Amino acid sequence: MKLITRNSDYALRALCYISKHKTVVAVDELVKKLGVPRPFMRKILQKLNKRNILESFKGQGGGFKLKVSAEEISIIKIMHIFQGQVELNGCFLKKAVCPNRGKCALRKKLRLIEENVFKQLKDITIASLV
Amino acid sequence: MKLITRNSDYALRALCYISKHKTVVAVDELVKKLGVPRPFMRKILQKLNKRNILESFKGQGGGFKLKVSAEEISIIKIMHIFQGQVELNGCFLKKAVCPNRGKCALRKKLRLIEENVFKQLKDITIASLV
DNA sequence: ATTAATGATACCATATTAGTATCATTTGTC
DNA sequence: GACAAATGATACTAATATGGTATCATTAAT
Repeated sequence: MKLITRNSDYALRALCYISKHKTVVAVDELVKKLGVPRPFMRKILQKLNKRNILESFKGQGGGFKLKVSAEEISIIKIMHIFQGQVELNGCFLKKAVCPNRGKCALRKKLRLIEENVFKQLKDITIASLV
Repeated sequence: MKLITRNSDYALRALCYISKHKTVVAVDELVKKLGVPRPFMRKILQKLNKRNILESFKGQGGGFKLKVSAEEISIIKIMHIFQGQVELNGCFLKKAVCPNRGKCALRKKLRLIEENVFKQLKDITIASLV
């Protein structure tokens, strides 16, 4: 069981690499450095481009560079892009059974942990990793 | 993306219920109270029995009761039983690419968060939920 | 003997994650 | 302009984990 998927992990590492190199970085270079399958890496970068984290350049000499500053890119932002809504635990019980969501001791405690984790994941940025 | 699966969630709620009722509790009662599919609930309870969290009684009037005290049953223990090793993030990169696991900034930071979460999940027990 | 319970085990369905394949489009270089 | 080198878009496939079902065996109270 993992909180962070490969998608997000690879994305973070790619972003770190790109962030270090001021020039435009092509997929091939990232693939060589990170050892990630090329088509998979491409897909990830395209998504980051669509979400305005990266800027892309087509044609010869093309590739990707950061579109926003490394300080603005947090782990949680990347996780949201690749994993959607992240949560420790939704209530699995039907409302009929568990009508008092507000009172549920389990949920309450998990919520606290969750908030804490999110805060920390928000504070870790590409800038802080490079 | 969930940190806690239904398995674990149902198990926790079942344990809470059983903990409150000092008598032996049968599957049917739990199923009615929690609205969980019967065969699924059975499977969960059987596993808890195998792992010595519950004690089972066969035959008419049989069912389950706690085998250890509610204070000893933490969320993390249940998660381990149903979800195996829980971790925020293993290193997805091959060793050849990322030989310096000790130095990896990403892993280091995640490890810290992880330890924190585990500590908290260890402190929440069935006793503290009931 | 019957019935009401759990034990064990094998199987199936669905969703998510991870990855592949293909063709279209853009752009720099000759 | 032709060509090559890059990304854009999209659809498909494979593997894994999760969430169950189904069935028969075993035990124990009545």
